[in-house]
Amino acid sequence: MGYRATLNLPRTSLPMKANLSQREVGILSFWEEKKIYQRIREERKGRRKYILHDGPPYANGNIHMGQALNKILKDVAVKYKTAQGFDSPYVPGWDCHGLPVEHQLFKKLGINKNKISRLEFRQKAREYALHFVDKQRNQFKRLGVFGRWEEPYLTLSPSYEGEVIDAFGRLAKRGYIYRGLKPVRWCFQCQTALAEAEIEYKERQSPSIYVKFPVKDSSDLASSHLPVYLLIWTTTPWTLPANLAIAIHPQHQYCLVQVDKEILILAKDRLPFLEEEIGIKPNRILSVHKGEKLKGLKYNHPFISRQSEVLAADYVSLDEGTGCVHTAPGHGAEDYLLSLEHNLPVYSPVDGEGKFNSQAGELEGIKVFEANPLIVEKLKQKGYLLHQGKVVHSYPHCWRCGSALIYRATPQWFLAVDKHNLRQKAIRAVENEVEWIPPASRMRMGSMLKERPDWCLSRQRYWGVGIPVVYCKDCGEAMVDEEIIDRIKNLTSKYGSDFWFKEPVERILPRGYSCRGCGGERFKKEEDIIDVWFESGVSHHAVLVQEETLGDPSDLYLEGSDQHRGWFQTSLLTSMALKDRPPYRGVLTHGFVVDSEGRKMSKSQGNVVDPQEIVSTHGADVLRLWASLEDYTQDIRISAEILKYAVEVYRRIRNTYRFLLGNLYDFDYLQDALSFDELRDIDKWVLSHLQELVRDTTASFEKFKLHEAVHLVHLFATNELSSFYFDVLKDRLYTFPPDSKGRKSAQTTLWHLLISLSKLMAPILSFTAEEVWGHIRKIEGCASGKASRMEESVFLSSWPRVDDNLVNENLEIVWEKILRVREGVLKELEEAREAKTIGSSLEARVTITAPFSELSSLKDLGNELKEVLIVSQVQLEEGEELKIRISRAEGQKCERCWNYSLDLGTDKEHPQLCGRCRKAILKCTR
RNA sequence: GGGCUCAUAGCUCAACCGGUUAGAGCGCUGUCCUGAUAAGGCAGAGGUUCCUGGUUCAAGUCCAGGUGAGCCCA
Repeated sequence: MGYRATLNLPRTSLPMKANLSQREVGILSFWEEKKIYQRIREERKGRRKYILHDGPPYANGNIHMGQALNKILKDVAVKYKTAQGFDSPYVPGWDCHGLPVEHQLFKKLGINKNKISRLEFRQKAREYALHFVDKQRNQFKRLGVFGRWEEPYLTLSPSYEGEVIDAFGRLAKRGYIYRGLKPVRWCFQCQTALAEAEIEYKERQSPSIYVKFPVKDSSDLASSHLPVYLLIWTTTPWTLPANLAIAIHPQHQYCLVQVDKEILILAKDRLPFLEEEIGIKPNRILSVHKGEKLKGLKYNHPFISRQSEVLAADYVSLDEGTGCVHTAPGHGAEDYLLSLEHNLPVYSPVDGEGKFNSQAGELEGIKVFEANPLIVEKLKQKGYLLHQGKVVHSYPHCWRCGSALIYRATPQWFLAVDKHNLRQKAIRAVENEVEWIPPASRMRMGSMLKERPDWCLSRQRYWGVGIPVVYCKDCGEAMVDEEIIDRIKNLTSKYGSDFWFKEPVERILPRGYSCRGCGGERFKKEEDIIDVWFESGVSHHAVLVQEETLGDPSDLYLEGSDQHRGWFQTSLLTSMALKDRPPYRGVLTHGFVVDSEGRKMSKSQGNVVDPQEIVSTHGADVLRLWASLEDYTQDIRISAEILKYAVEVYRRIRNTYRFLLGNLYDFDYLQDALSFDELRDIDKWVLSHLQELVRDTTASFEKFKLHEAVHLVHLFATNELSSFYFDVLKDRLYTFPPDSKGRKSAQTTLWHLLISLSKLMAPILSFTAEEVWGHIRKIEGCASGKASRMEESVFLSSWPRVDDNLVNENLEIVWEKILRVREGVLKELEEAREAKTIGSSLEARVTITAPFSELSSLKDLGNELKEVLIVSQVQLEEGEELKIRISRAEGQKCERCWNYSLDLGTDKEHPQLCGRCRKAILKCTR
């Protein structure tokens, strides 16, 4: 045992146990203290830019797994591009306005809209949002994400808000903005529109009536003299005055049935139900037609002098009703969309209190629900009521006052998607001007754009940017005025959007401003705010264009797949409308984080995984590794088992770094490195392989295929290094004299491996790579006393380049042969081990019989062959085919190097040593 | 219900235009080592490629239908 001290065993202060959750905190403060991000910016100034524009997460709550994944992927991309030499600043953003903040805040305050002033509420909402910006910022930073955290972009900052208004103004000037009607869920008690999240569904009893609409000319369908009716079903009789169409499904079968002296048109499949439910007794079915045939059929309104027609709609279902759907564009969501397709007016003769207005004629002043029985009565009188009953169904109610809601059309501001061919231009840009990863995104974007209706920009909410429009109090004319919008923009940029709600309209308008229409001088402000999707959608205008350090268009948007309809689309539309080109050159989407079964995470399922928890138990690097191990173009699973896998991969990579560092403790690259020509063949071979790894890994990073890159590195560490190269190298590293050429050759190789491997993994294992880098810097110059030339942080260094001088194809071919022989030897060794002939492979003597052609490369290795095979003795024999025999090694085991040899005991002082070790010891002690 | 997408070993991923016996790594089992040691080496077992049809000399791969899952919309 006395010879252990004469060996060069590995020494390193890089602990095997990472204890990442604590170590990472130290590295974070290193980055902070050394201002690494700022220094990268300095360093890369003037280089070609690569702009990844951050899609702003919503400033509410703690970060969840999806956001963690998203930020990690962005960070990997930015760090990779930076290492490649790009100037790639990352400015994180937050989406601060909107309903979720309102929602949470009202809940937290335990009050409703009526109990607090708009300004007071906005102040609180601001504090609330900023609180979460701060919280999330710390959580993102903890993941190791580099960026301009101290100065993010916030959609609630005055400058951003000003640009939102500016964008609205520019779009208005180009004719994209118009005022139209759209039905919204309306509470006439609270006199307000409600968002989906504010609706509570409760059971409610409603009338259920079947109404006949007289068909004007049915000669195409039946040659009867009896009157023909379209039969509809509704639970909202009060919407009948606003009926402007009847929808049918174009693919379903409809029949004309004779019932007494009348003919009814209804879906064939609904007939049995109707016979049972309302007791109609069909005499006979006259004819059956595909829904398509009914398209365009004209009918008269039962009690209003109006003619409308039948329209085809795919949403018509045969689960209830008659298959003929009463359509009132002002009072229903689907009705509204159908009306857009066919240019029907959005007719809604109901005021904010839920009363019919003057358009409704004799119903004027009557509340809609009170009008129900009156309308039913009228239908009955006129003979158009086929059946009346009652139905109890789930019906939307106001979450605050509990009263039943109605759909009611109100004036709103829209962005016209077909103006100036915007839709077509956007679709063309999607097809030709943007790189989509994965490519399926192109299709998804395209089909969405094809179908989408005009964009409703109005929101009847508190927390957001006011729509910069005023109305003449005298004639009601809406002033969408370039000059005024510009004023509002400037005031907003200065004081924030609160001013719009605070200041009286007179102080906002220029002196003497008068109505274009009637010359009136009294105005009121628009009360609605702009859709928050518009706010984030113009971030290219509010951030990329404004910030000198950034650039427009950006190189990459990288978000979850839900953003096809969200941010990708809103950004594209606004950019196309403003600048005639997309805001991004590339778009990368990732899937959603799901559980081990592929199911989405939900609180009720109890399968939610919290990123904070993973960071504190495993460390951020493990989370980053997990994100990079999976193919994120699809949904990505996470579970304890999957995390365990990430931990295993992490351990293998960390131990690789540890082995490399441990054997370089006495290696000062500045004075000890050998030139490439001086290296041993096996070392040259490994470096040649390393070039291949660098080349392949780089290609994978270029394609953002992180899982490919990680797998490559992992395989290299496992197959090339750990199980072969390192194993072979141990003898040379440990037992050779410290300064021997053989050992320095190995160390030179290890050095290159270490540098490259830490750089390759730095974008992903940022903390660990930085930790390792710190250790390497300490080693360099340790002996020569020179200062290290290495950058202070791995992130200030550059991506490894493939060194063509190190690529050696001949060597690869030769070694491929050697490795094949080795494989055979290993198999035989295992059998010998099972037969208890040997334990350790050093107890073996290998006899290899091979044809002359195969033998030569083995012979060339000389003494190294037994090192490569990690056996004590090798004998080569020429024979017809490859044959391997194992026997026990001859001689005795050297106490120092554990090899068996015959030359033990020749030195009286060191009877336990082999000749080689004797020499080594002499060198050491001299 | 509609648009887009996915399904290969227990897990994470491969398999170019359709072409031998579907490959890796991890995990698992066995084993060696005790000088990377809460490490490391070696070997082995593991697959009805979600199901059902079809096209083809040939299908994990192409087509149709189904099942399960995800995002978006309704």
